[in-house]
Amino acid sequence: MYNVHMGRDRIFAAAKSVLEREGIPGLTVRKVAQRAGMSPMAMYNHFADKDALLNALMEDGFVAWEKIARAVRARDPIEWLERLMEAFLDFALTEPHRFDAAFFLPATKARQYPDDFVAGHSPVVAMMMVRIDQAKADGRLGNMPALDVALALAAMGQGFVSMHRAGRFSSDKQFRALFRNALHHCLQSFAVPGSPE
Amino acid sequence: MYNVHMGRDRIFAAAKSVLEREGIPGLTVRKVAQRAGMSPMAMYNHFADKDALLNALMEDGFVAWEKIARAVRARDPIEWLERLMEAFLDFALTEPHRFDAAFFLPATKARQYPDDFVAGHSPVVAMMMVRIDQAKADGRLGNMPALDVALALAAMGQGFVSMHRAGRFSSDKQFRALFRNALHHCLQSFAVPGSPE
DNA sequence: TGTACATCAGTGAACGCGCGTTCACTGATGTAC
DNA sequence: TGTACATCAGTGAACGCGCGTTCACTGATGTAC
Repeated sequence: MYNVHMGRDRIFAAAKSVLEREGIPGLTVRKVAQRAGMSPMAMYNHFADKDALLNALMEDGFVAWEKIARAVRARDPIEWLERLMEAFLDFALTEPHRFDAAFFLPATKARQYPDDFVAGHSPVVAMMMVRIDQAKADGRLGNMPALDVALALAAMGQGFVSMHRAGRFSSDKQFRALFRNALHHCLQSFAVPGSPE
Repeated sequence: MYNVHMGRDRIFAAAKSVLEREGIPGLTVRKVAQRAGMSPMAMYNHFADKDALLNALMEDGFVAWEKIARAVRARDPIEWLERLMEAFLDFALTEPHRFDAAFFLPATKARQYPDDFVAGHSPVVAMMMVRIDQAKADGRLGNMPALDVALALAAMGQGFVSMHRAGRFSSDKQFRALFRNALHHCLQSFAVPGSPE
């Protein structure tokens, strides 16, 4: 047994596990404690209250997403963006509750449009903007501000995921195809009308 | 006083009122009863349980949305689609909780892609497809299936709304502008590359 | 027309549950002198 | 080196709350004969 988790780490690991199994509504102090093999009160030695624990989970989700985004590789900027959205979809489907913690939780410190993004407080959006600016410099995207393009892509991705969550797609395969196709076309549509193909 | 509400109507009206004020998490059997001026048990004479009440609220939200969509007027199909999305945004901002009931509630009988939509079970999506097909016939939209275009637009709209809900926009005015712009460009992007402008 | 009965919207009290959190405590570990 | 004390992760019991729902009931209304 490599149970090196002590105290806070052990509780946080238990929280992630409960979150992954039961989602945000199922995440209770008592369940986390039980999974950590401790009394419910143990949490309070490491987190101010349940909300602090939720915030930590949200942060963890963000970090995971950022790491995924950093691992996306593609020389071509447009292709990079498409692969990023693909990774976004993978994240949503393979770690749904972690994804929810990052993207749907009532965010105490949510980045706000436009200031926080312009200031680069959202690393992934910043990465997107680099590629979008690059594509614009190459004459492959129109005159819409890079931030607006990035958010539009993110919105479409998030929208598809929330439709999927609401049970609108019976087949994941069809869903993936639709998602990819829509985002591909959407990226095309930000191109300058009449721009070089 | 024109308090013609009796029984079921009175309870349902109370439920809509509680929903509008406090959202889905705040909607409890006791609060609905209190607002209706009845005992908590009165509800059970008209709804099997709380879930039945929630389903009725969801249905009510759908009907409201359908009515809004039917009222959208524009001869040009592309313009009709843009106005519809504008109406969608208005609905989300002015009746946020009713909107949530319609679009974010765990839907027992959610329409599923693609069969239910193809069969016309979603009236609004059907209306969208008519315009999309019309635009395609006019050579103004590319070869993407009409249903896929409709869902992509819906996804982007829903995505923007859920970002707004998460507190990502400090100014409603900026949000509206971004929303409108993104959807406009997105519609453009479904056009055939090289199609007549 | 009167009477017996079914129906049905409503009530009040209570149940059982899970929740986040408080309180007062224990016992091990580290540290100052 | 020994002793006193602070620190701190942990415990167990309990509190107070709001929840959906059950139960047994009441009283008005309609209906059959």
